[in-house]
Amino acid sequence: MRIIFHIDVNSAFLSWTAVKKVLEGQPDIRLVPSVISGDPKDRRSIIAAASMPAKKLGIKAAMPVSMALRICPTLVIVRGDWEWYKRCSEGFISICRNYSPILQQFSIDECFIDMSFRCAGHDPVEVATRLKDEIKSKLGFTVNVGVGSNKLLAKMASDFEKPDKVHTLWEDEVQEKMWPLGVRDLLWVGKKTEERLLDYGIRTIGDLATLDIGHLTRLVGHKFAQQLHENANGRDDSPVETEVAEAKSYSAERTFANDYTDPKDIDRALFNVACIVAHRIRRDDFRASTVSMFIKHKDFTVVQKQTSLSQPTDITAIILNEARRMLSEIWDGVTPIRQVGLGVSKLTHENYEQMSLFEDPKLEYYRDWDRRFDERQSPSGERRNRRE
DNA sequence: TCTGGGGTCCTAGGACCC
DNA sequence: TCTGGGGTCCTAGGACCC
Repeated sequence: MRIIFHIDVNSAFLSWTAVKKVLEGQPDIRLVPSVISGDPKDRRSIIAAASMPAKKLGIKAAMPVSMALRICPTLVIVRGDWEWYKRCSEGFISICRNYSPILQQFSIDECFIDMSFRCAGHDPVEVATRLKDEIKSKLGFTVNVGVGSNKLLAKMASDFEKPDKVHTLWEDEVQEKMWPLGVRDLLWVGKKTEERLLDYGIRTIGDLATLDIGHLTRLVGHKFAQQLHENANGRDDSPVETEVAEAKSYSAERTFANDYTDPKDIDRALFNVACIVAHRIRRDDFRASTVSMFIKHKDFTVVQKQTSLSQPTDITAIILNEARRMLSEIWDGVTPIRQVGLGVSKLTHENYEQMSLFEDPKLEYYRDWDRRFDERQSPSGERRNRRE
């Protein structure tokens, strides 16, 4: 039998900011109602993480800051610090890796480790408790560790009572610990799926687990039905993936402080996101064959458009021009726009160019422009050229 | 209360080819 | 003149995750 741990940092961004502030001699924001958000002055920013006292007041992640302030006018709002978070993440990941090299980072604040061999002859709960305590004493923040015989069960277990806890969810505990939970608590069941299931009287994970698969297929489609049915029964044979998968797409988006109608403003935003996305693919040595863009209206409806290029590119101007062309096809130039986004996909590392492109005199100019942009963006990019 | 930003995967329909 | 079925690629849209 496999033994999998899922390690989940409690209120990660908030804990990590708190650690930094405590190191700097400032009060511990974990002890008061506090949240991490984007730009606190931006009335459209939302909450990325909330402290336990804030959660007790009903404030939670993804809630607009303006709403949280109405609940708690004295709420402490701190802007996130991405560079610091990356360091905290590396710190806890490296401790976990000491427990098992078979590690899959699931997000910045979560990972799975396969402990099947390392736990042989030991009590998994004791080992998990040691891991949790080591992270707390060395790094100053708490985690939950879920222990189970597969990734799904470990992840479900880490979501039980928080913070600073170890929970098990073995296959023979599924009926007792998992089946009474609401369907929404099952991984991959979001708001829409929950609504659909509730419409048919499927309330708990146990209901899902014992449901006729044909019935479930009619509700959510074949593939999803299979997965939900397996997971609701606690089954999951997916391995702990140690390889970091290559990105399949890159995107960037901008939400305006006020809904915009001025084409110049929209174009400036499109230009900005195009620069960011193109820079990222060049940094990672990709070229993209598909460019997509979208606009979001005030009522949150999204219109999106995508197009295939005749050959892959990493040139900002080419990507931007495709996006501009698509924008003109989906926007009348008048309707207010809340958000604009641009993405690239169908990525390749291949680097061949057809003669016709070489003949384009603008191309060298575009490349040169991109090169200068990249130099300004990432000082670390200089390292690659230091021998020159 | 009024909703960020960055990803992955799936489905469905149409075009086109054989 | 009107008809088949399979395969692949593309696009749009929707769901989920953190």
